Amino acid sequence: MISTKGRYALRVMIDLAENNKDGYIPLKDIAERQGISKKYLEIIAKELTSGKLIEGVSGKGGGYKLSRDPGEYSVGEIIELMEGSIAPVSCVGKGADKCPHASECRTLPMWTEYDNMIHDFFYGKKLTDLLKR
Amino acid sequence: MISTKGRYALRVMIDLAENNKDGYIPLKDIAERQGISKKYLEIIAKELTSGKLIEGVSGKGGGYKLSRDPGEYSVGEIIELMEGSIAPVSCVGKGADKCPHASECRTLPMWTEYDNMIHDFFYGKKLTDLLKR
DNA sequence: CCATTTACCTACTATGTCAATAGGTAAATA
DNA sequence: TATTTACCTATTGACATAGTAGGTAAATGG
Repeated sequence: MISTKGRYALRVMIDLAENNKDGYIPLKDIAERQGISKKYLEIIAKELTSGKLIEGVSGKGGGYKLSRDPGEYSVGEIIELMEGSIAPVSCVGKGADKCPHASECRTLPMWTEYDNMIHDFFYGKKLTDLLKR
Repeated sequence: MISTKGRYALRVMIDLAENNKDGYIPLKDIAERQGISKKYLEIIAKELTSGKLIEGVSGKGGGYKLSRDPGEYSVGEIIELMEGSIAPVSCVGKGADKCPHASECRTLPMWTEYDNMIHDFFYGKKLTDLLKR
Protein backbone atom coordinates (compact mmCIF):
# COMPACT_ATOMS: atom_id res chain seq x y z
CA MET A 1 0.00 0.00 0.00
CA ILE A 2 1.32 3.41 -0.95
CA SER A 3 0.84 5.74 2.01
CA THR A 4 -0.64 9.21 1.99
CA LYS A 5 2.86 10.57 2.36
CA GLY A 6 3.90 9.16 -0.99
CA ARG A 7 0.68 10.16 -2.66
CA TYR A 8 0.69 13.68 -1.22
CA ALA A 9 4.32 14.11 -2.25
CA LEU A 10 3.35 13.26 -5.80
CA ARG A 11 0.55 15.83 -5.69
CA VAL A 12 2.94 18.45 -4.33
CA MET A 13 5.31 17.77 -7.22
CA ILE A 14 2.46 18.00 -9.71
CA ASP A 15 1.24 21.23 -8.14
CA LEU A 16 4.71 22.74 -8.33
CA ALA A 17 5.03 21.66 -11.96
CA GLU A 18 1.69 23.17 -12.94
CA ASN A 19 2.27 26.45 -11.12
CA ASN A 20 5.92 27.04 -11.88
CA LYS A 21 5.44 30.39 -13.67
CA ASP A 22 5.88 32.74 -10.72
CA GLY A 23 9.02 31.71 -8.83
CA TYR A 24 8.64 30.15 -5.42
CA ILE A 25 5.32 28.74 -4.26
CA PRO A 26 4.43 28.81 -0.55
CA LEU A 27 3.12 25.64 1.07
CA LYS A 28 0.05 27.56 2.15
CA ASP A 29 -1.10 27.81 -1.48
CA ILE A 30 -0.46 24.14 -2.17
CA ALA A 31 -2.27 23.13 1.00
CA GLU A 32 -5.32 25.15 -0.02
CA ARG A 33 -5.36 23.94 -3.61
CA GLN A 34 -4.85 20.30 -2.67
CA GLY A 35 -6.98 20.31 0.47
CA ILE A 36 -4.18 18.90 2.61
CA SER A 37 -3.10 20.11 6.05
CA LYS A 38 -0.24 22.58 5.67
CA LYS A 39 1.41 21.21 8.80
CA TYR A 40 1.55 17.73 7.33
CA LEU A 41 2.83 19.07 4.03
CA GLU A 42 5.75 20.60 5.91
CA ILE A 43 6.98 17.13 6.78
CA ILE A 44 6.66 16.02 3.20
CA ALA A 45 8.30 19.12 1.76
CA LYS A 46 11.17 18.68 4.17
CA GLU A 47 11.85 15.18 2.92
CA LEU A 48 11.52 16.22 -0.70
CA THR A 49 14.03 18.97 0.01
CA SER A 50 16.58 16.75 1.71
CA GLY A 51 16.17 14.34 -1.21
CA LYS A 52 17.11 17.22 -3.58
CA LEU A 53 13.85 16.96 -5.51
CA ILE A 54 12.70 20.46 -4.58
CA GLU A 55 14.28 23.62 -3.20
CA GLY A 56 12.90 26.02 -0.61
CA VAL A 57 13.67 29.55 0.50
CA SER A 58 12.42 31.17 3.67
CA GLY A 59 10.91 34.57 4.19
CA LYS A 60 8.43 36.72 2.37
CA GLY A 61 8.15 35.77 -1.29
CA GLY A 62 9.65 32.42 -0.44
CA GLY A 63 8.32 28.93 -0.86
CA TYR A 64 9.31 25.90 -2.92
CA LYS A 65 10.15 25.11 -6.51
CA LEU A 66 11.22 22.05 -8.47
CA SER A 67 14.97 21.69 -8.75
CA ARG A 68 14.75 20.17 -12.25
CA ASP A 69 12.60 20.16 -15.34
CA PRO A 70 9.33 18.21 -14.73
CA GLY A 71 10.24 15.75 -17.49
CA GLU A 72 13.40 14.83 -15.61
CA TYR A 73 11.52 13.27 -12.69
CA SER A 74 10.29 9.71 -12.62
CA VAL A 75 7.35 8.82 -10.40
CA GLY A 76 9.48 5.98 -9.04
CA GLU A 77 12.14 8.18 -7.50
CA ILE A 78 9.52 10.36 -5.82
CA ILE A 79 7.69 7.42 -4.29
CA GLU A 80 10.86 5.60 -3.36
CA LEU A 81 12.18 8.68 -1.57
CA MET A 82 9.01 8.97 0.51
CA GLU A 83 8.28 5.31 1.17
CA GLY A 84 11.86 4.19 1.63
CA SER A 85 11.39 1.33 -0.81
CA ILE A 86 8.85 0.05 -3.30
CA ALA A 87 9.80 -3.58 -2.66
CA PRO A 88 6.69 -5.78 -2.19
CA VAL A 89 8.39 -8.19 0.21
CA SER A 90 11.49 -7.97 2.39
CA CYS A 91 13.26 -10.69 0.42
CA VAL A 92 13.76 -8.58 -2.72
CA GLY A 93 14.73 -5.07 -3.75
CA LYS A 94 17.21 -2.61 -2.36
CA GLY A 95 17.99 -3.74 1.19
CA ALA A 96 17.09 -7.39 0.64
CA ASP A 97 18.15 -9.28 3.74
CA LYS A 98 19.40 -12.31 1.79
CA CYS A 99 17.31 -15.10 3.23
CA PRO A 100 19.38 -18.28 3.77
CA HIS A 101 16.73 -20.41 2.02
CA ALA A 102 16.74 -18.22 -1.08
CA SER A 103 18.19 -20.93 -3.32
CA GLU A 104 15.39 -23.43 -2.69
CA CYS A 105 12.58 -20.90 -2.11
CA ARG A 106 9.51 -21.59 -4.27
CA THR A 107 8.19 -18.07 -4.15
CA LEU A 108 11.31 -15.92 -4.50
CA PRO A 109 11.33 -16.00 -8.33
CA MET A 110 7.78 -14.66 -8.36
CA TRP A 111 8.58 -11.86 -5.90
CA THR A 112 11.59 -10.91 -7.95
CA GLU A 113 9.54 -10.82 -11.12
CA TYR A 114 6.92 -8.75 -9.33
CA ASP A 115 9.51 -6.34 -7.96
CA ASN A 116 10.97 -5.81 -11.42
CA MET A 117 7.53 -5.15 -12.88
CA ILE A 118 6.74 -2.52 -10.28
CA HIS A 119 10.12 -0.90 -10.68
CA ASP A 120 9.76 -0.66 -14.45
CA PHE A 121 6.25 0.73 -14.13
CA PHE A 122 7.10 3.58 -11.77
CA TYR A 123 10.47 4.49 -13.23
CA GLY A 124 8.93 4.51 -16.71
CA LYS A 125 6.34 7.08 -15.65
CA LYS A 126 7.50 10.69 -15.74
CA LEU A 127 6.07 13.59 -13.77
CA THR A 128 5.01 15.19 -17.07
CA ASP A 129 2.82 12.16 -17.79
CA LEU A 130 0.64 13.19 -14.84
CA LEU A 131 0.17 16.87 -15.65
CA LYS A 132 -3.07 18.37 -16.92
CA ARG A 133 -3.00 18.22 -20.68
CA MET B 1 4.09 -4.65 1.24
CA ILE B 2 2.78 -8.19 1.36
CA SER B 3 2.76 -9.31 4.99
CA THR B 4 4.14 -12.52 6.43
CA LYS B 5 0.58 -13.79 6.71
CA GLY B 6 0.08 -13.67 2.96
CA ARG B 7 3.51 -15.09 2.25
CA TYR B 8 3.19 -17.88 4.80
CA ALA B 9 -0.25 -18.76 3.45
CA LEU B 10 1.26 -19.19 0.02
CA ARG B 11 3.95 -21.47 1.43
CA VAL B 12 1.31 -23.51 3.25
CA MET B 13 -0.59 -23.98 0.00
CA ILE B 14 2.59 -24.98 -1.81
CA ASP B 15 3.49 -27.41 0.95
CA LEU B 16 0.05 -29.01 0.78
CA ALA B 17 0.30 -29.27 -2.99
CA GLU B 18 3.71 -30.91 -2.88
CA ASN B 19 2.77 -33.40 -0.13
CA ASN B 20 -0.74 -34.31 -1.19
CA LYS B 21 -0.07 -38.03 -1.57
CA ASP B 22 -1.00 -39.21 1.90
CA GLY B 23 -4.37 -37.70 2.84
CA TYR B 24 -4.47 -35.03 5.49
CA ILE B 25 -1.34 -33.20 6.55
CA PRO B 26 -1.00 -31.94 10.14
CA LEU B 27 0.14 -28.37 10.74
CA LYS B 28 2.95 -29.70 12.87
CA ASP B 29 4.61 -31.17 9.78
CA ILE B 30 4.19 -28.00 7.76
CA ALA B 31 5.51 -25.88 10.61
CA GLU B 32 8.63 -28.04 10.83
CA ARG B 33 9.25 -28.16 7.09
CA GLN B 34 8.70 -24.45 6.61
CA GLY B 35 10.32 -23.30 9.84
CA ILE B 36 7.28 -21.29 10.90
CA SER B 37 5.66 -21.24 14.35
CA LYS B 38 2.82 -23.77 14.44
CA LYS B 39 0.77 -21.44 16.61
CA TYR B 40 0.94 -18.72 14.02
CA LEU B 41 0.14 -21.16 11.24
CA GLU B 42 -3.07 -22.02 13.05
CA ILE B 43 -4.33 -18.50 12.49
CA ILE B 44 -3.43 -18.69 8.81
CA ALA B 45 -4.93 -22.16 8.32
CA LYS B 46 -8.12 -20.99 9.97
CA GLU B 47 -8.52 -18.16 7.47
CA LEU B 48 -7.66 -20.40 4.54
CA THR B 49 -10.33 -22.81 5.78
CA SER B 50 -13.05 -20.21 6.18
CA GLY B 51 -12.15 -18.96 2.70
CA LYS B 52 -12.78 -22.51 1.38
CA LEU B 53 -9.26 -22.84 0.00
CA ILE B 54 -8.36 -25.77 2.25
CA GLU B 55 -10.22 -28.28 4.40
CA GLY B 56 -9.32 -29.58 7.84
CA VAL B 57 -10.33 -32.52 9.98
CA SER B 58 -9.61 -32.91 13.69
CA GLY B 59 -8.27 -35.88 15.56
CA LYS B 60 -5.60 -38.45 15.02
CA GLY B 61 -4.80 -38.85 11.34
CA GLY B 62 -6.31 -35.44 10.73
CA GLY B 63 -4.81 -32.27 9.29
CA TYR B 64 -5.40 -30.19 6.22
CA LYS B 65 -5.68 -30.72 2.47
CA LEU B 66 -6.36 -28.59 -0.56
CA SER B 67 -10.02 -28.45 -1.50
CA ARG B 68 -9.26 -28.24 -5.24
CA ASP B 69 -6.64 -29.26 -7.76
CA PRO B 70 -3.45 -27.13 -7.41
CA GLY B 71 -3.89 -25.81 -10.95
CA GLU B 72 -7.26 -24.38 -10.00
CA TYR B 73 -5.78 -21.85 -7.57
CA SER B 74 -4.48 -18.46 -8.58
CA VAL B 75 -1.90 -16.76 -6.39
CA GLY B 76 -4.14 -13.69 -6.45
CA GLU B 77 -7.05 -15.27 -4.65
CA ILE B 78 -4.76 -16.65 -1.94
CA ILE B 79 -3.11 -13.30 -1.29
CA GLU B 80 -6.34 -11.36 -1.54
CA LEU B 81 -7.98 -13.66 1.00
CA MET B 82 -5.17 -13.11 3.50
CA GLU B 83 -4.45 -9.44 2.92
CA GLY B 84 -8.03 -8.32 2.39
CA SER B 85 -7.11 -6.50 -0.81
CA ILE B 86 -4.20 -6.10 -3.17
CA ALA B 87 -5.14 -2.51 -4.03
CA PRO B 88 -2.07 -0.22 -3.91
CA VAL B 89 -4.05 2.86 -2.82
CA SER B 90 -7.42 3.34 -1.18
CA CYS B 91 -8.84 5.14 -4.24
CA VAL B 92 -8.92 2.05 -6.45
CA GLY B 93 -9.80 -1.63 -6.29
CA LYS B 94 -12.54 -3.48 -4.50
CA GLY B 95 -13.79 -1.20 -1.74
CA ALA B 96 -12.72 2.05 -3.42
CA ASP B 97 -14.18 4.88 -1.40
CA LYS B 98 -15.05 6.98 -4.44
CA CYS B 99 -13.12 10.16 -3.79
CA PRO B 100 -15.14 13.28 -4.71
CA HIS B 101 -12.21 14.69 -6.71
CA ALA B 102 -11.82 11.55 -8.80
CA SER B 103 -12.86 13.26 -12.03
CA GLU B 104 -10.10 15.88 -11.92
CA CYS B 105 -7.49 13.80 -10.07
CA ARG B 106 -4.11 13.79 -11.85
CA THR B 107 -2.92 10.57 -10.30
CA LEU B 108 -6.00 8.35 -10.33
CA PRO B 109 -5.46 7.07 -13.91
CA MET B 110 -1.98 5.89 -12.92
CA TRP B 111 -3.22 4.14 -9.79
CA THR B 112 -5.93 2.42 -11.78
CA GLU B 113 -3.42 1.27 -14.37
CA TYR B 114 -1.15 0.04 -11.58
CA ASP B 115 -3.97 -1.79 -9.86
CA ASN B 116 -4.93 -3.56 -13.09
CA MET B 117 -1.34 -4.60 -13.69
CA ILE B 118 -1.02 -6.10 -10.21
CA HIS B 119 -4.34 -7.86 -10.51
CA ASP B 120 -3.43 -9.41 -13.86
CA PHE B 121 -0.05 -10.50 -12.54
CA PHE B 122 -1.32 -12.34 -9.48
CA TYR B 123 -4.45 -13.81 -11.00
CA GLY B 124 -2.41 -14.99 -13.98
CA LYS B 125 -0.05 -16.95 -11.72
CA LYS B 126 -1.30 -20.38 -10.69
CA LEU B 127 -0.25 -22.37 -7.66
CA THR B 128 1.23 -25.01 -9.98
CA ASP B 129 3.59 -22.35 -11.38
CA LEU B 130 5.28 -22.21 -7.96
CA LEU B 131 5.78 -25.92 -7.36
CA LYS B 132 9.13 -27.69 -7.52
CA ARG B 133 9.65 -28.85 -11.09
C1' DC C 1 -12.82 -47.39 26.08
C1' DC C 2 -9.20 -44.19 26.58
C1' DA C 3 -4.96 -41.81 25.69
C1' DT C 4 -3.20 -39.30 22.08
C1' DT C 5 -3.36 -36.47 18.36
C1' DT C 6 -5.16 -33.08 15.91
C1' DA C 7 -8.05 -28.92 14.68
C1' DC C 8 -10.33 -25.10 16.57
C1' DC C 9 -11.35 -21.17 19.90
C1' DT C 10 -10.70 -16.73 22.69
C1' DA C 11 -7.84 -13.69 24.50
C1' DC C 12 -3.65 -11.05 25.07
C1' DT C 13 0.73 -8.32 24.05
C1' DA C 14 4.73 -5.97 22.39
C1' DT C 15 6.34 -3.37 18.70
C1' DG C 16 6.00 -0.43 15.08
C1' DT C 17 3.92 2.59 11.51
C1' DC C 18 0.64 6.01 9.97
C1' DA C 19 -1.29 10.39 9.80
C1' DA C 20 -1.29 13.91 11.71
C1' DT C 21 -1.10 18.08 15.44
C1' DA C 22 1.29 21.49 18.54
C1' DG C 23 4.23 25.04 19.41
C1' DG C 24 7.92 26.99 18.52
C1' DT C 25 12.72 29.34 15.94
C1' DA C 26 15.31 31.20 12.01
C1' DA C 27 15.50 33.59 7.65
C1' DA C 28 14.24 36.83 4.26
C1' DT C 29 11.70 40.58 2.29
C1' DA C 30 8.30 44.41 1.42
C1' DT D 1 10.44 46.29 11.59
C1' DA D 2 6.37 43.67 10.97
C1' DT D 3 5.10 39.97 8.24
C1' DT D 4 5.66 36.02 5.82
C1' DT D 5 7.70 32.04 5.01
C1' DA D 6 10.58 27.74 5.76
C1' DC D 7 12.41 24.85 9.19
C1' DC D 8 12.79 22.33 13.83
C1' DT D 9 11.52 19.05 17.81
C1' DA D 10 8.23 16.67 20.17
C1' DT D 11 3.88 14.31 20.92
C1' DT D 12 -0.42 11.79 20.05
C1' DG D 13 -4.24 8.45 18.97
C1' DA D 14 -5.40 4.88 16.14
C1' DC D 15 -4.39 0.87 13.93
C1' DA D 16 -1.82 -3.14 11.99
C1' DT D 17 1.65 -6.62 12.43
C1' DA D 18 3.51 -10.73 14.15
C1' DG D 19 3.09 -13.29 16.99
C1' DT D 20 2.19 -15.99 22.14
C1' DA D 21 -0.71 -18.30 25.82
C1' DG D 22 -3.77 -21.44 27.33
C1' DG D 23 -7.33 -23.74 26.63
C1' DT D 24 -11.74 -26.94 24.34
C1' DA D 25 -13.75 -30.13 20.97
C1' DA D 26 -13.33 -33.88 17.75
C1' DA D 27 -11.63 -38.05 15.93
C1' DT D 28 -8.88 -42.14 15.81
C1' DG D 29 -5.26 -45.84 16.87
C1' DG D 30 -4.26 -49.09 20.23
